[in-house]
Amino acid sequence: MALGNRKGTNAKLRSAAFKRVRADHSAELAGDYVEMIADLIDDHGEARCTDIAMRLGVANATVVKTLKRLTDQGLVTQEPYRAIFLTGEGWKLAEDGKRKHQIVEQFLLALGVPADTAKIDAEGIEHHVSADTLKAMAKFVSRNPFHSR
Amino acid sequence: MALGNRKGTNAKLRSAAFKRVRADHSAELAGDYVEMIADLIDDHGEARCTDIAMRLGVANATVVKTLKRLTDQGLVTQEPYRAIFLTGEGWKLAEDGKRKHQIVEQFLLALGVPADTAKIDAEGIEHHVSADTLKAMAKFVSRNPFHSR
DNA sequence: TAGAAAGTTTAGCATAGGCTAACTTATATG
DNA sequence: CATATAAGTTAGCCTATGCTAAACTTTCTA
Ligand SMILES: [Mn+2]
Ligand SMILES: [Mn+2]
Ligand SMILES: [Mn+2]
Ligand SMILES: [Mn+2]
Repeated sequence: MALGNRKGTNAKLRSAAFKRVRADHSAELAGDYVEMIADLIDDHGEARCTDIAMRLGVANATVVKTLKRLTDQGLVTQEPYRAIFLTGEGWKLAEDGKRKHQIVEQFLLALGVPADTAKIDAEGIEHHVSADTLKAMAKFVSRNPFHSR
Repeated sequence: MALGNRKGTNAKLRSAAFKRVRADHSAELAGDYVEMIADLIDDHGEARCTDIAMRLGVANATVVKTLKRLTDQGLVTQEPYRAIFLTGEGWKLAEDGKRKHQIVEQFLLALGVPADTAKIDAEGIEHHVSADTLKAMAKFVSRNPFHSR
């Protein structure tokens, strides 16, 4: 019953894949927020709602609501009408996310994708890259120093 | 004002990236559904709610609700208590999606990612790959015939 | 330092995409 | 052919993510 077995295995793998995608998407917004907040703090000394809203391309109120969730999740701290800070956990998540994002974007560049496109595609792809794939991408980058065209 | 200009350009590119990700996610579920329905019809002669639900790892009622949206979007046709069919537009979307999915998965394999991981990661990545990136991936696959390990 | 401008928050709304439980219809089997 | 089982549907609930408009606070500036 090798064939039946393969079928069963495939079925499980298939639904596992979709479950992973849904889990990735659940984590995605939090990852993008903390990464952006970390960048804003590094670049400007502080992170404000308006900047986040502008960079994400969403309304201010949307950012406020999301930050409340992130605060509940222990990633962010804030006081009314003040700038936003990251907790220890928030910083860690931001660092991990930045590293992954970096590798994915460098990888796309090394593959020969135009710079603007690489930036855009990396923003979505980064959240679906497993440890194995990230390792393979990093290896490729180190073996293929970036050459334009 | 080259620097100011670069900043403005980056800001626009950044928010464009997030907007693209949100658009990709809006289109994602429809793409996965029609692809799966096409596969079911090819393999079993028909596509039923239960099969879709099982393969996606969601409840039956979720599938029913989603199919209603897809019907409204003109991708799917159905009659009560009967199997599901694709419209012309649905088939086209399914074909395009399958092709893209195929390339992404083959690409990950060619990169050296383990088969199960490639399958899983491809399910998410496929929706964030632009035409440029897809072309680069296809080229890489054709130049790097799959070698395990 | 008073008032205007800028930024933040709240309230209220909408849609997508999940779930369970209860009900209805179709199909398979004795 | 009658009924048990399988499949599909409906209702009602929930959370995440968006939006606009209005209210409130802080900050800048004349
Ligand atoms: Mn991202
Ligand atoms: Mn995604
Ligand atoms: Mn697919
Ligand atoms: Mn997919």
